[in-house]
Amino acid sequence: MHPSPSTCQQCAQRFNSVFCKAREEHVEVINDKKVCNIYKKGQLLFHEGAHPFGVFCINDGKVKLSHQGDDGKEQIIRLLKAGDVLGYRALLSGDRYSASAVALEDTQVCFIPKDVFINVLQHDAGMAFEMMKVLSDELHRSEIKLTHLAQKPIRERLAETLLFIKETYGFEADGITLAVKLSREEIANLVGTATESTIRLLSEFKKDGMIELDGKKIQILKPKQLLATANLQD
Amino acid sequence: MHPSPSTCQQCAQRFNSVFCKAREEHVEVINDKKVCNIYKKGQLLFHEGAHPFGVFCINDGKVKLSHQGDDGKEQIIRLLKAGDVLGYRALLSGDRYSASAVALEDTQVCFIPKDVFINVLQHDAGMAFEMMKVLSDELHRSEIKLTHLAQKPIRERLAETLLFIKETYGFEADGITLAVKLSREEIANLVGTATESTIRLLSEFKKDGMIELDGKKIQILKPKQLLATANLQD
DNA sequence: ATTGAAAAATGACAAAGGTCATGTTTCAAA
DNA sequence: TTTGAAACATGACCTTTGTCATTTTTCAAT
Repeated sequence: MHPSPSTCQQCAQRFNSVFCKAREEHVEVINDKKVCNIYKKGQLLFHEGAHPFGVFCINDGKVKLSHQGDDGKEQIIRLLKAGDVLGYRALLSGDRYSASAVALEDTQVCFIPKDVFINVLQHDAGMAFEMMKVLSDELHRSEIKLTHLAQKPIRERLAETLLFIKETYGFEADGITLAVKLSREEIANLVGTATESTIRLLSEFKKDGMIELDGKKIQILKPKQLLATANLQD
Repeated sequence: MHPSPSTCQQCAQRFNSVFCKAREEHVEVINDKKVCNIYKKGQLLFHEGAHPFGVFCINDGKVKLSHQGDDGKEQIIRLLKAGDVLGYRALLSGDRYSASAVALEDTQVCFIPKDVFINVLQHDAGMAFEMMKVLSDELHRSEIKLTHLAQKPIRERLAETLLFIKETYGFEADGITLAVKLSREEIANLVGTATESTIRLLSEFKKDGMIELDGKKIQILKPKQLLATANLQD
């Protein structure tokens, strides 16, 4: 993990986040009030149903955001990385959290209190606009996923999910190994299917030579073939 | 359909929309630049893939917003009514439209040009905040639907969809007939299933006495039983 | 290195839901 | 009023996917 920055002004993620357009004075206020923290792998940032007291800004690491289905089954709705902010949805809607956030690896996070975040949003048009962009993009992603979930077979959705993981977290130094370790169950909860189906299809993908499996390490051998399998028209 | 208002200031939907917190001066600007129009049932407001030139504000009527799946199958992602704004997602993301909007009945719509809408958003913190709320609420709804799509059987999703239609459009004067006419195919495209499955399940619901069917007219006879069938924990 | 629990893998089977074929009804245009 | 296309309805069937049971592997704690 990278060293913690002393200030938001120097933060590596500053221009890579929703704060990229925030005015200097506002960044200073945020810097004064933020609280940084490290969450160990598997640790909970917040839990579905809890009241939000602010937003979290990932400085380094990886986080999953997931709903609890009515029967208790997890549905992963977002994967977050450095520069991403989370917890804003509930804050803006005035709701409680509708999802839980869990660190996928040791993760360094800054917490920005609710009133500070809201206040800056209301006085900084540039940042407010960036926030709307983030929300719009998330909404877009969610609606596309909804359509695919309704209309595409699991094989295509799994291929798409592997490519999505690649887009989000990229590769290890070797250029082919996905830079995140997810259990088969987590991948299934991302795809929206049963764990066994995911395992079976991953084996098939391996047999077809598209991927290589070594425990939780997944290598993408033939990205083009995987893309064809995902059958995306977007 | 209600008579067209002469101005945004007098519009019945003003305080029932994202403009509710907009400052008077901004409402005036919008009023000066808006263009009102009537779309006949079935008419297209905008098409997936087109470039957005502004946002649409529904004064009276009903509109469906839908994606085209990769195989050409429609997925209805939102149902809109008076007071709702549409077309903002693409505008804010700087994308082309990712969905098409079609009038479900004769609908009166005001068009607000892109630059006017963006300009007001950037100078009116109150309205910007309302816009973020709208986006957050939509995102929430979309993510819940995603989870249900991934985890719930069609029977439950259909019951939920009927209740959702009720929430959105309410009843006719009789208090039990859904105030919108949708084809079985449209209901299926809202639920995310095949038309035949929807038809079969609607027949079952009727046999169970939960609903009454008369062509496109759907009456909700036992809302509680329907709610139980939807099996919602939210 | 051992070991025990969790995760992964695999097979058998069942259930859900989609597809196709076909018949019936509706409804608007002639 | 007739009529023809589109929507609705229903049955038969089959594919996909989920569930359950069992075995194998992995991996971290001792």
